[in-house]
Amino acid sequence: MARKPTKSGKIRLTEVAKLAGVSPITASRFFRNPDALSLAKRERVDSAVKELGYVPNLAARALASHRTEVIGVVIPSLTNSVFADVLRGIYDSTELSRYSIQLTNTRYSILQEEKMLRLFRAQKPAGLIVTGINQTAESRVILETMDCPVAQIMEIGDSPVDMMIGFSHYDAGFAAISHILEQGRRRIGFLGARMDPRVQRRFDGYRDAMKAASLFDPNLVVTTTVPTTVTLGGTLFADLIAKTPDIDAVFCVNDDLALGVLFECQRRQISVPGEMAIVGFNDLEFMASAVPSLTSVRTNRYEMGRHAITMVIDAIEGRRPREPVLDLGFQLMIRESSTPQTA
Amino acid sequence: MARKPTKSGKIRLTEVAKLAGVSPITASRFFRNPDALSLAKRERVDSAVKELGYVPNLAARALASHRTEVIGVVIPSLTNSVFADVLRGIYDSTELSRYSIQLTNTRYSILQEEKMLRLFRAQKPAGLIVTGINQTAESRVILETMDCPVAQIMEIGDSPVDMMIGFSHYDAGFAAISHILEQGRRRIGFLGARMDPRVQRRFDGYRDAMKAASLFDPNLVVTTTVPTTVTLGGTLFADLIAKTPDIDAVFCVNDDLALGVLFECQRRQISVPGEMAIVGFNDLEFMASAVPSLTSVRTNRYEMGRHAITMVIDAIEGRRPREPVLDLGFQLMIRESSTPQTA
DNA sequence: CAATGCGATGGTAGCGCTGTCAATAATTGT
DNA sequence: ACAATTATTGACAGCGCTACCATCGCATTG
Repeated sequence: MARKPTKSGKIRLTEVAKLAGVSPITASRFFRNPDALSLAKRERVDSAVKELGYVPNLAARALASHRTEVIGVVIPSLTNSVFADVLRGIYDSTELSRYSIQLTNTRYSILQEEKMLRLFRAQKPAGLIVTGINQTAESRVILETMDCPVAQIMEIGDSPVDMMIGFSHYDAGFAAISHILEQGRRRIGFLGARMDPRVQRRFDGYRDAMKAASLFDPNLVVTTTVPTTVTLGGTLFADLIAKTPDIDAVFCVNDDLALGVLFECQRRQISVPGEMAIVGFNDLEFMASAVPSLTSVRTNRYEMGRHAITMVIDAIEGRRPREPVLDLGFQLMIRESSTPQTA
Repeated sequence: MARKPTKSGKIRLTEVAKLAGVSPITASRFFRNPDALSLAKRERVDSAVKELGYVPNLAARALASHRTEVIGVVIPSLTNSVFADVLRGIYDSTELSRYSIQLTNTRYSILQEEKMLRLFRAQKPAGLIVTGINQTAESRVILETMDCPVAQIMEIGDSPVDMMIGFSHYDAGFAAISHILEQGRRRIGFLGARMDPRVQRRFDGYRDAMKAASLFDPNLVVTTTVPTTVTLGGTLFADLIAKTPDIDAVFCVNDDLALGVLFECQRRQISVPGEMAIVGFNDLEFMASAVPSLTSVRTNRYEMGRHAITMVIDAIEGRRPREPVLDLGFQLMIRESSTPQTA
């Protein structure tokens, strides 16, 4: 490789072609469709590229080809560590590809999402990843007419726009409650914050599981649209026991709330799991090392990101998946906070 | 004979210009420098843009102008919530601007960082934000010759490449230890994970504060290069008390470790702060609601992101800051875990 | 041996926009 | 009033790359 390829900064494909003794268009094909070149030319171009340290001008490529190599990613939040894990999966799998990620966050606003999608439409991305299945009608139209592969992630449902990678929040909520019921608990509270569509479906799972056991009671439910924090978990729990003192378990829609509940129990000297079982959602890393360790629903966030980006890239390159909907499932991680006290 | 004629639906700047009754170049100026147009033409172009729903072709713009409106952001980690907060600040302030963010993460590898910077150099970003001041020599050269505003964030030091927004990790570490010493503690352990350059400087602050009190002892220090987790905090703490049973305080280089230490103390029934003071770093949200509440060093991450992107955009547009180095400082948040027990 | 087919390669003509700089119109100073 | 200055505007010429044919060999076929 050349030592200082950048000195001029103006190495164009023409220069590469000249050095390789081919026409510019052949050099161009070296990048887009190397198999179309004879082995001899391919090698000549390859070494010319390396010798000159040639880097393609993406703007020129995009202008001439009417395509970009950008994959748009639309998520609701940058700070929610759930999405951080998804993003890590996406970025990890993008690194070795020729695609780059254009990330935007909507702050949980579907209007903001629509605005972002409009922006994306104008830029003709090669692919698109959006969060969830509750877009505005207009967003839905944009997605359907986007003329590029689209993946909806984080959950699954009927009528995907294109591809879908996620799991059933309803089933996960239902499973969590079934587990708590199996432990003999009867008055199971529900703590919810933010109440985005996925949280709402976890609630539906909770409600139906409770109803199936004839145990549903609106007084067991405390929710808010305020963003989740650990502190909020404690506050909501305080509200809950003020309203319904006889609860013997709490299902929290995420782990931050669950941690807040644990702290609040410690503060009030309510024994966990003795007097109160706690179950969270997502299985963040700290759940396993809390004292007592906290039961949670593990979601495969990193894999969701990986699969989504892989499927999108494959689709861009013409390898459409046989099955457009991928259910990554969940695992109930049963720990001390929801099982009988040992010793 | 080349390609098919431009699709009928396609709106180019030419169409806008025609409708507005001006030359294309005037229409172009409407976007780049509206003040240069007379009010009449500006209004005519404006309504033409709206009527046609014109959206500029960014690739063509980039190709013709030799610039992009992309600001590169290089951070070590996507999942570390410290960077999530910084990113939120960056994205929040970018939304209303015409710039877009190109995000890459290096997984704490300065070689990976160098690779990313090389990529960015080829794409001629409008600006660049990089993490820290410990780049490779080659990276440093790239940054210095980048021909665009560059901001180094998260810490401050001598010889900025261009701009610098952060705080002194050394001072923060020193201040934390000074506080613990003031509480009468003498055997203060140090728990460190990852040990990136900023963590290293927090250690330097710890060491010098301890040495100044003639209390430094290598047996008080336990570190690892493994990534931080809450669980790891417990493990490292176990190592520390095995090695040095008489410690009466622990300074953790971040809050996850501190939480792990708290849990481990609960597990071993070591009273906090009675037998053991705990101090963390970053002041994540949960620190205030832990039981006992945990002392930490608050860092202004969101503001770091905001200031960095604002300064970079300002510099791009010719408004260079009077002072290129911005120290955002830190605040010691003193809580129960490091103060005398109150009944 | 001409006709046919096909893989490899090249020529031409832009993609949609903006930099440069000259031309024109409007404003000012003396 | 007239030159000098300053605001506006437009013509021209690409930016670096690729789409769309056309072409050139060479092998296969009837």
